[in-house]
Amino acid sequence: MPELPEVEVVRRGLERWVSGRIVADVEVLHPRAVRRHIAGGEDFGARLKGHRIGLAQRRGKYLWLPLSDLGEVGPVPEPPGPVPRRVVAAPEYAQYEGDAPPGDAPQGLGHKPLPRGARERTPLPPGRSADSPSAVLAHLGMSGQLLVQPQDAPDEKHLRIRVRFADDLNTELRFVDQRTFGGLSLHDTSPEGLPDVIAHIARDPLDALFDDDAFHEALRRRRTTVKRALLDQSLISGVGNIYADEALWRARLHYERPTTGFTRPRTAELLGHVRDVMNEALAVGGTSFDSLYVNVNGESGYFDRSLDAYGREGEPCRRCGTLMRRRPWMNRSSYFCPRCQRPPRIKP
DNA sequence: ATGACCACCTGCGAGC
DNA sequence: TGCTCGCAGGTGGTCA
Repeated sequence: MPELPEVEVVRRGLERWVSGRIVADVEVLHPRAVRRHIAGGEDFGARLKGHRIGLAQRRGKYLWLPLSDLGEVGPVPEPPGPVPRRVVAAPEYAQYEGDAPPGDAPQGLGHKPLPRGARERTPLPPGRSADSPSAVLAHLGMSGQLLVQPQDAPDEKHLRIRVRFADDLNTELRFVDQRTFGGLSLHDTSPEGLPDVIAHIARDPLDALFDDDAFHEALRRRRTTVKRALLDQSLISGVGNIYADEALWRARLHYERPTTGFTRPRTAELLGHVRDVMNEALAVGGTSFDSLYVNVNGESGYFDRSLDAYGREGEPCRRCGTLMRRRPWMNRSSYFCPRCQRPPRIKP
């Protein structure tokens, strides 16, 4: 489940169906799914057990669930259980608050990495309080899913981790991942609540504290091309191959356009398109070409019908009718309109 | 600092 | 039918 809109759809599902619940038991069925948890699967499970899950958070394509001890529980927006579907607001990124903490927080791009301290803590006695706040970090990689399933639902073929809860809702959290590029791990969190290992990930463009000016300056400083910059998670996070191509098509920019000469208005326009396309995708549940990309209830999004560039090789450009092209690029593909998105004169 | 390349995985569809 | 090939939404490491 790759890019920001799809990950945000999952975050919302976790917030509704998982936040506030207490972990009873964890089953790690594939070691690769916890490879970022250095101490291993057994330790991962032991540390989760007995903790209450806080509000699901996201930065870019990373998700995390803060852990609190019993008794000190953060605000939980809605109790788990059958609740009416919330209607997703029309694209309005001004209202979106991202994972911004309530107070002020350092502006600009990614935080500096924190000094690595007591990462390898001894297991906590059950019910005792933690010495520093921690969170379960999740990345879905290319094919990961976080599903809230009835306990009696048959195991998925690629079920990697199961989390059972200490309540009688009869649902459990499952991490399913065909290609195992994703995974879960447990990490200390910074004072802002950010897991230490993702300190290098920049804020995403839907984050209220994303700094447009800092992004513009960083873009100009880099001697790189615009699509590389959009995919560089330390500059701007959450953008992947689909939404990069979509935003570039909307901005009529060729993917190999150097960023050095970008003017402030050009950066602003590009950022506007990135935000628009992500908000539009979010409003319809994200992009799903197949059953691999689903929300926590296994439902697909509809934005694939609205794609203007990605996957449209040989089809007419929706602006000028010229046939869209695909070019191999960085071991993947770039889709563009050869007429609307003219390549730069000199290849960098 | 930057970017080219590869590694990590499984599955699917196309072509032979 | 089965084989090979290319391709897939991501990240992170090495090497020049």
